Amino acid sequence: MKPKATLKKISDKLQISISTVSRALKNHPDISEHTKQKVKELAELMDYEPNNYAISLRTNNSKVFCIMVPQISNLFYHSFISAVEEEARLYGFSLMILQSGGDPAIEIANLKICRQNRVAGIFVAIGTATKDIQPFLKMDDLDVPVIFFDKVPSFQACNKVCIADEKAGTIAADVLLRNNKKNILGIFGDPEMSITKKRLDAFSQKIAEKGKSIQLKTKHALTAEAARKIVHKCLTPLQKIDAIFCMSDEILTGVMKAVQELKLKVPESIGIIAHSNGFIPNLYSPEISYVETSGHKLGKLAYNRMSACLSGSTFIQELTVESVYIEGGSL
Amino acid sequence: MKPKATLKKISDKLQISISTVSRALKNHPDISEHTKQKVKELAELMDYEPNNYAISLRTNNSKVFCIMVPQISNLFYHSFISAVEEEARLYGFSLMILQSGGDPAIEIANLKICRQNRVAGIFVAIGTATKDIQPFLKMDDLDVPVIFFDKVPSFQACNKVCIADEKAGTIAADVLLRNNKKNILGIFGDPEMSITKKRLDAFSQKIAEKGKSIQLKTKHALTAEAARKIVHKCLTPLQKIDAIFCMSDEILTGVMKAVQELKLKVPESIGIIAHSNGFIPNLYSPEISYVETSGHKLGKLAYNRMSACLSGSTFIQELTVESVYIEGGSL
DNA sequence: AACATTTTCGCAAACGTTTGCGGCAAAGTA
DNA sequence: TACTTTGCCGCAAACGTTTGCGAAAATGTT
Repeated sequence: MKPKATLKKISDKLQISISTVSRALKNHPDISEHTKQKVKELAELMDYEPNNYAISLRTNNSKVFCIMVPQISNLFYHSFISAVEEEARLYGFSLMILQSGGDPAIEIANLKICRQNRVAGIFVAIGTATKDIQPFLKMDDLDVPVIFFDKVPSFQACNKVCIADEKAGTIAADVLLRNNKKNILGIFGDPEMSITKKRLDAFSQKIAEKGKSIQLKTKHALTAEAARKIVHKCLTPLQKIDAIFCMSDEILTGVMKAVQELKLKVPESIGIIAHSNGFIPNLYSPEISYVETSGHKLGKLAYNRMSACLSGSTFIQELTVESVYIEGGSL
Repeated sequence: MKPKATLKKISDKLQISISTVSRALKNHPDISEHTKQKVKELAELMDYEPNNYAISLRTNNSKVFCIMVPQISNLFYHSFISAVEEEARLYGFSLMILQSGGDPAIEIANLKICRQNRVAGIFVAIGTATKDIQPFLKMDDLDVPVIFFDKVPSFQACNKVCIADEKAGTIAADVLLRNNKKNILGIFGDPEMSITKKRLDAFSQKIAEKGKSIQLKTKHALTAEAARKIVHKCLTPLQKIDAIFCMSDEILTGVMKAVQELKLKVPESIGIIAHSNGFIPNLYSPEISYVETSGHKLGKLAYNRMSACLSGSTFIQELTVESVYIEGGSL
């Protein structure tokens, strides 16, 4: 890009020094109001745009964050990204969004891109295959805060923001119980992810509290297609499943596909509840009841945490956002 | 970010000059193989990462593209973005994705962000409210190529890549005719957008070729909700609509919602066909037949065009990608 | 041996901006 | 009047990298 106006050009025209131009544009107290006004007017007239590369090189400080996700097509990430973008825009930051495809090798390559671009901080949802987060923790040594969100490392001490998984699990189970469901199929995500473990444990525990009168069968699905197959396999005349819990939007799409294929009536023949951001549940009639796991609040929280880290906060925090139940017509 | 290794540190350790280190890492022919090897080994040992800010400042050349879209939740953009990201990654470019919310004022602010970050080029899907594209064309004066895609300016001479709208419209109409649909409701997008005009004209013309035996009613919907209401209004016992064409995924979601609410059987009572990237049609059973308007090929094409512009090509091109019909079970 | 060419480096300037420090003039204080 | 403080600027260096040009040594040619 060929910039048209620089500090030097302004200083030449006004017969003042470059440093004065710089200070005037920054409202530095050492510069007189008269000089400030002249500088600002001319800068505006000349469409002066600061060169962020020069600024970042000089200040060793960039105004770019990276958001790294497995895939941008995951609906949960939309609201997260938009929330972070809103906040970032307020403070003059830009976002670089990098996809990893859930591949650890690409995550490493993405970290390299982050280092080369000297990003100020990284928000990352790791892939399910990511076991070693040392490369991420090393970014902290370079003073680049890393905030994990959604799929976060289970045991390592690191900055994390996530949905309150236990609560989300408990709410869903609670709703099913309140709707007198007796034979429940719970389809959860990747069993190795902490979000899955937490939600499953809370869900099962809540169901178990009701005693032997409630049957719960739990399965795991990593894709919509896997979830679809589980439904075909479990919903046989011998097994009177009366409700299905879907731990994610993706699982919900697979379940709903199977329900339609089996021509089951919702909620008459089968009840459905999901963890969702709301987009998919609203595609169906009656609308699917869901426990909202919106990324929006999470994005705001993650941004706050990032700001704290950039301001010098060095301690590790794991923050959570509560879920809320949104009633549709599927139970 | 606090970099650990710099050219200077390497040059200090090897007792050679900074410029030699730089040239060695770039395989400059003036540097001996012996020196190159020593430099590269030490650079790797020290985890040297070039500082892109310094490079961009010195070379007046950045390796960042901007993709500007109204909203990342639009499914069409996922494949477009992923395609551009794949190509960009191959050539060492990063992507900055900015949302405009379809607001022209935010588009202007985003262009400012692009200038401040000295982006190498911009891929932009403008919002429906954007009338004045002069601010975009001005980026060309700054040697920042702008490639319009999806929602593109109608009349201005500018670089555009889009789906072959006429062909997409014709294919959909052709499919409906081949399935002997006699009473068709066509729901199109914003009537002011060129993609809408082109698809509607081609669609209508194809239907009209069949003579008076085919009834076509066309409507416009800017949201899924508007599409839903149109279906409720048009599908009365007096109006024997036997097929609905949906010009986008968003319109399709509204139409399918209404179809479910009205408890219509697809395809027995009503046929459905849409322009789509495939995600939404696959959520239903039977799957919705669609004319694929995938952003993936478009992304590759857009990237090619961008490369040509960066290599010095100054003439204006409007490039198109053909659509393909994907049969589901909805007709 | 003298001159020309090639190889392989180093110096220094450039990019655009920020910022510490000092200089000078004006105003304030004893 | 002499000294101190304040206001308002400019100089110069810094950031990390690239690159033009020149210098010195080695090699080649007459």
